[in-house]
Order: sequence, then structure tokens, then C-alpha cells
Amino acid sequence: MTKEKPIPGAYGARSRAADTGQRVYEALRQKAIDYTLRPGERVNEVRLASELDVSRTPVRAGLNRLVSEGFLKLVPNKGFYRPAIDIETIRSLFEMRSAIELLSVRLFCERAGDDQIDALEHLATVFQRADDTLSVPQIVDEDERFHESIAHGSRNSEAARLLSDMNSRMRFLRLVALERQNCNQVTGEDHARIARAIRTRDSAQAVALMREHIDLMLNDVTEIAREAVVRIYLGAGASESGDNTFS
Amino acid sequence: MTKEKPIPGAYGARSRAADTGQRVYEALRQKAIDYTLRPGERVNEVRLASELDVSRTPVRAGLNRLVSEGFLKLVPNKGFYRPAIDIETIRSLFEMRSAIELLSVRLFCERAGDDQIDALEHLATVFQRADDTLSVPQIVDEDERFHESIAHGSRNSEAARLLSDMNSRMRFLRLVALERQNCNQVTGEDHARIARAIRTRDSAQAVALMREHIDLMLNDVTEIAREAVVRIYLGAGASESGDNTFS
DNA sequence: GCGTTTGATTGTGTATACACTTAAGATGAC
DNA sequence: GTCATCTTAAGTGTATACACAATCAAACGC
Repeated sequence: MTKEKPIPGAYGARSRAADTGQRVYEALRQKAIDYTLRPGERVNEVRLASELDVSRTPVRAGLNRLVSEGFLKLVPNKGFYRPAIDIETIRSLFEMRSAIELLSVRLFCERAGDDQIDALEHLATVFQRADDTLSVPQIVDEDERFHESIAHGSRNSEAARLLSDMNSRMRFLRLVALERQNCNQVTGEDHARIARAIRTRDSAQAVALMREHIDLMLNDVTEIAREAVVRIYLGAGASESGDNTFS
Repeated sequence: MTKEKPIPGAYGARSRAADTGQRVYEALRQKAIDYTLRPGERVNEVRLASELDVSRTPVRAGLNRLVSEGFLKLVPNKGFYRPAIDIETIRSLFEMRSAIELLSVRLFCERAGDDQIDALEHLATVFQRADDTLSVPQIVDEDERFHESIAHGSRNSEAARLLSDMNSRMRFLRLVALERQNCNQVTGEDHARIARAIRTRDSAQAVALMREHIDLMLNDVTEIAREAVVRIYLGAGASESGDNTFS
């Protein structure tokens, strides 16, 4: 064992720190989203800290926040755990997301300004036009953008916040789901239809379409979960972020 | 025979170890719920730490968790803030709670076992019978118990978790709301009706009743918020816990 | 007088030290 | 060989030290 850090007073080398906390938090969040932190495993704070080149303090701060977001569980005196993947939780996520989206789209119809509707239609159009030139991760990005802009336009801050959380936790699953059923075309058309219903302020119709659009995935939950587990443990999961995107 | 821990209490003021983290977290959460941490104000970590007789470390851990639960905001280099009360957020909370409850009651009808329905009916009956012998905080307790047991029985873990969070954040508001409109009697009857609809597995009816039951408060949001602000700044709010801790 | 600058104070953000808990490996008894 | 106990290593939980950012106030210039 070699001694390091013999000089407690010499701070200069590390003193940059403007946004350490936020940076670490986002890095951890990303690791949780793409399942670099594997389900069922304990999170090693020391290892994470040295990987991110910081001390354990900001790491623990970030981990604590991820607990309340549902990404991690804290077992006293044992540490932080990434919860195991189980069908019940996945189903819960899809169902809750559905409830939030249905609320959002209804409120959007009632409250959104015409400019916001324009923006939404634009998103749907661009998405539909881009067609199959997009990679699967890009499709998920577009899909999230569409849905979250509805949540924002609904002027319900909780809906926006919670939908964003849900989407982060489900991102990997939706990646798998979209890849399986080749949904890009279908998704684009769905969005366009929803946008049209919103344009006419037909809230009932918009809600119905949205329900249909979302519930599609609920049917395949079991298959999606199974596929996801395989991906995670074969290490193919992290490929979406950064440079190495497959198509 | 398990090994005897030689000195559980001998560390004295230094390290009581047992459950400090959890205890501190719950204390902070309570302070957030009853608005001992005042809206718009910065949270002073040092003061909190000395009040709770611990160091800043577990305090910061707890505060970080409360950020993700929506109780606090973190402004870099300035600290943790309790967000100011504003009508938009309160309305968002009521709306989101409604969406979660409607999902819960529908799923409950579909999935709950007969024993869970029995338990629910029991809650409703006891509540209704207790009538006006209950104090307002007790009524809120009973009300939360009823609704959260529906969320649990729905077998949707996200619904249960999020409803619990929402209720905590709204607890103070509901206290005010119930006190204003003298709802105890009405609430009890509503619960009984909902329970009857659930008994017959009439999900549409149950959802309709629940919507009606919850949306009552939405109408008074503005008044409720105004009253709440008065209470908070007059310091009368903390009285519900029976523990006069505002200092 | 009024605005600007600068000094001191307060408080946050991170690193590090240390105590305690848990888990695993080694040693010994039977 | 198997089980129990001791030893030891690893890792979490808390406290503390210290650098830096923000804030307030007093001094100064105009």
C-alpha cells in the first residue's frame, strides 16, 4: 500500500470545482439509467468516487437524491442498491406513466396556447418526416420530447417533473420495446393523430388516442422485461450513450 | 447466544450510531411537512445540525433526499430552499393526486382480494362511526389511511409511493381545507360510498365517486392557499403534531 | 448624500479521518 | 471433515477541517 496525499495544505491541483456536485449527480443518474449500475447489485461508493475523481462526499449526495427518485434503495449499514428488475415494478411504471400522460394531455387541451400547439405539431411533423433515418435511441429522444412538451404545456409542474422521472427510469425499457416492435413509423403517425386532436381541442379524443398509444407497450411488458435483462447482463445496454451508437 | 455489544451507550454524545440517519431524515421531513421550514426561506444546515445534535453530514444527506421528493430546491453555492407557496403548484398537486387516485381505485377494483375489500370497508365504517369525535388532524390521518390503502391494494408500487409523497406535501393544505369546510361527516360518507362501489367491483362507478370526492377541494384551491399562508406565518401550523417544536 | 469598493463574516461544498458494522477467511475443537 | 469462533479486511456512517463563494457593512471617493 502506497501512501498518497502527503500534503493536506496543498490544495491547488484540485481547486476547480464549479459544478462538481451537479456533474457527479448527473453522471450517477446516467449510470442508473443505462444500468451501468446493475440491478440487484450494491453500489460501491469508494470505487465510484475514484472513477469520477472526487471524494465520497458528493457521490453520497448524489446517491441520496437518487434514492428518492426511485433509482436506488438504501439499506442501513450495507449501502445503496440498484433494485432488481421485476415485472411488477415495470408494469407499475407503465401504468403510472399512462395516468400522468392522460392527465397532461387533457390539461394541455384546456390550457395550452395556440403557439404551444403549433410547436407540438411541428415536433410531430418533423418526427414523422424523419421516418426511419433515425436510430432507435434518437427515436426515444424524439418520443420523450413530444410527450414531455405536452406535460409542460399542461401547466402542471408535478406532471412535468414526474413524467420526466418516469421516462428516465423507463428509458432503457422503451429502447428495448421500440427495437422489438419496429415502432418508429407507428409512433410518428400516433403523434400526428394526437396533435390533430389537440388542435381541435377535442380533449376526449386526444385522451383516447394517447391511451391507445401508450397501452400498446403494456401488452408486451413481460417480453420487454425479459429482453431488457438479457441486454443488461450482456453489457450491450450502455451503448446508447456516447459515441458508440448502433443502428 | 449472540455476542454482547459491550458499550451501546458509552460513546455518549459522540456516536449513538443506531439509526441517526433515518431519524434525522424523518425529523427534517416532518419540519418540511408542517412548514417549520418556512416557504421561501433558506435552510441553515449548521443550525439544523445543532438542533438535532448531529453534524452537518446526516443533515445534508436528508436534505438531498428531500430535494428529489419535491420538498426542497437546491441552489448551488447558496443552499437548500423551501419553495415558496404558490397557487399553481398547489393546483398541480391536487390535480396529480387526483390522477393517481383514479388510477389506484380502478386497479384496486380489478386486482384487490376480497380480504382487502373487507379491510377497506372496515376503515370506512370505523371512520364514519367515529364521526365528529375526531380532531381535524385525526381526520386527515384517517383519510390518508383510507386512500393509501387503496393505492396499496392496487398493486402498483409507484402509485403507492407517489401518493404517499403527494399526501405528505399536501398534508398541511388538507388540514386547512378540512377545517374550513367541516368535511368530516361528508368525507366519511364519501368513503362508504366508494367502498360500496368497490365491493361490487364496479370500477367505473368507483372512479366517478372518487373523482367527485377529490375534486371538491380543487374548487377552493385559492382560498385554501390563502388560509395556509396565514397559518404558516402565524406559527399555528405546527400544533398538529402535539409536539411544540417551533423555536 | 449616494454609489462603489473592499473587508470581515457567515455558510456552503468537498475532502479526509475515524468509528463501527458486516462479511469473509483462517484457525482450532470435536 | 464439519462446525464454531476468532481474526482481518472492506466498506459504510458520521464528524471535522478547510477552501471558497456569497452577503453585509463600513469606509472611501465623488
